Amino acid sequence: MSTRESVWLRGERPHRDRRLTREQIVGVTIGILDAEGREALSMRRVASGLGVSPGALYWYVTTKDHLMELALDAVLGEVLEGLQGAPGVPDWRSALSRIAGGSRAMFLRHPWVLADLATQPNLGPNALALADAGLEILADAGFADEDLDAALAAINDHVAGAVVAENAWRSVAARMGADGDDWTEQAGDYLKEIEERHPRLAARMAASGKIDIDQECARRFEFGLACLLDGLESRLP
Amino acid sequence: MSTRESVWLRGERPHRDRRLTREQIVGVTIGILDAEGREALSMRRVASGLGVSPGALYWYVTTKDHLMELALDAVLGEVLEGLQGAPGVPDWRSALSRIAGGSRAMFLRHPWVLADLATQPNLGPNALALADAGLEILADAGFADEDLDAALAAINDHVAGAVVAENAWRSVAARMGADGDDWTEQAGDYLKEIEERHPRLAARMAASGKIDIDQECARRFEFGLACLLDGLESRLP
DNA sequence: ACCTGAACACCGTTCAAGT
DNA sequence: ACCTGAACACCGTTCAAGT
Repeated sequence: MSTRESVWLRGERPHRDRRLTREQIVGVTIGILDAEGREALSMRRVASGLGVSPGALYWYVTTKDHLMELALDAVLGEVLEGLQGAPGVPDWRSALSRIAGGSRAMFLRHPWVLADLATQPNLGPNALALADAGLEILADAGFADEDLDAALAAINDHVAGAVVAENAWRSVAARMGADGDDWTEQAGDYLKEIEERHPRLAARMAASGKIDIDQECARRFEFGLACLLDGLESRLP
Repeated sequence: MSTRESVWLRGERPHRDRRLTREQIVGVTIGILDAEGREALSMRRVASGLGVSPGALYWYVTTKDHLMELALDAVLGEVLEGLQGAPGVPDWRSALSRIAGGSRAMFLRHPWVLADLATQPNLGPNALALADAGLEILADAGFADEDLDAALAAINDHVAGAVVAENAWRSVAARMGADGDDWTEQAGDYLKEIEERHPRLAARMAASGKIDIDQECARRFEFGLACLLDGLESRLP
């Protein structure tokens, strides 16, 4: 209970006649998370997806939290894979942009990851490899010591934060679109109130209603990233 | 189920002989979340904290999610309060820094808020007021239209991201410190592996072990924020 | 070694029935 | 109008017992 140790500190067990693999289990876990979201995930659901009784999972995985850690690291692996085949890149700015872009795409594919990252620290092998890749680029660029950590952290923060905002925007927009009149009727009063109290904010909200979300989110992401990279560049020793 | 509407679209009910208030309920909710974390929060726990049966809560609040929305907006209000009494500030950079710093402090007081923000969009009155305050500063500084949104988003992202990273660091450090030998024994093999595969990363981890976390996290936060503000400033029309 | 089935101690939410 | 008590349909996790 109090000592919540990580999956990565325990090896996988020896085996003889297993029907299941951790890989399989993690696979259907990710499938459920992607398709139905975090709330829909339960051990019982995973088990039934594998045609097995709930208790069986505990032979492969000590806890639901551990399973989540495994799922999280698996999707971080996707970012690394995307980096593998890609051609070399001239400068550190575009090298970092590529990692950031790949991470953003992954977060958009697996929205549940973000809440997970906010909940528990993440020390899986893919997470470490990804961090190391970022450090390499920044170290080659000339950053060292604490500035190295701070620079990488700043970029990671922006990526995660931008996707959180994007998802929030999307879900609100979906809600407005889906049940149309029904929604605006209920929300009408509240929107009126916003207009009175915060005309500036209301104007921005109204403006963003007429915009292509995909495009604007991508633009915002690049905008913030460029600001950050500019600031970093001017701090190079 | 599918249509998850927000608390803010429904008013509070009329009343006659209530024993409870939303305020009280939200109060003990925040208390539990602060003291024992998100997992420990249950309707039954809140009810018993108020000396009332679980079902009674549903007279005041339609759902646990709604209660969380209320709690979230309540703590966002703390940031606004912190802004009220403060003296005027010369430039837009320090005005924004003050909001960012206040938000960071709030996130550190209530770590559960971060996972919540990542999960559901947040349209409470305090959230809106806070956003408007940020917009005002940036608009006065000279930003407009989409750049205005993007600039505010970039700053918010940094604040949230930085605190997530800080919490992660803290929890790992606490784990290492608490059960000392027990932990390092288990983690030893894994750390060895990291050293082999990612020497650069291992070096950074080792270095950060000797550092004062509070101080370094504050430094990192300011570093990223300064980068961002520099980048923004150079993009002023 | 691996899996089933049943159980334990919890959940959120509903709803009759009381006051 | 407000609250209780009991119930429903779920959880995660454990563990004897089977193979």
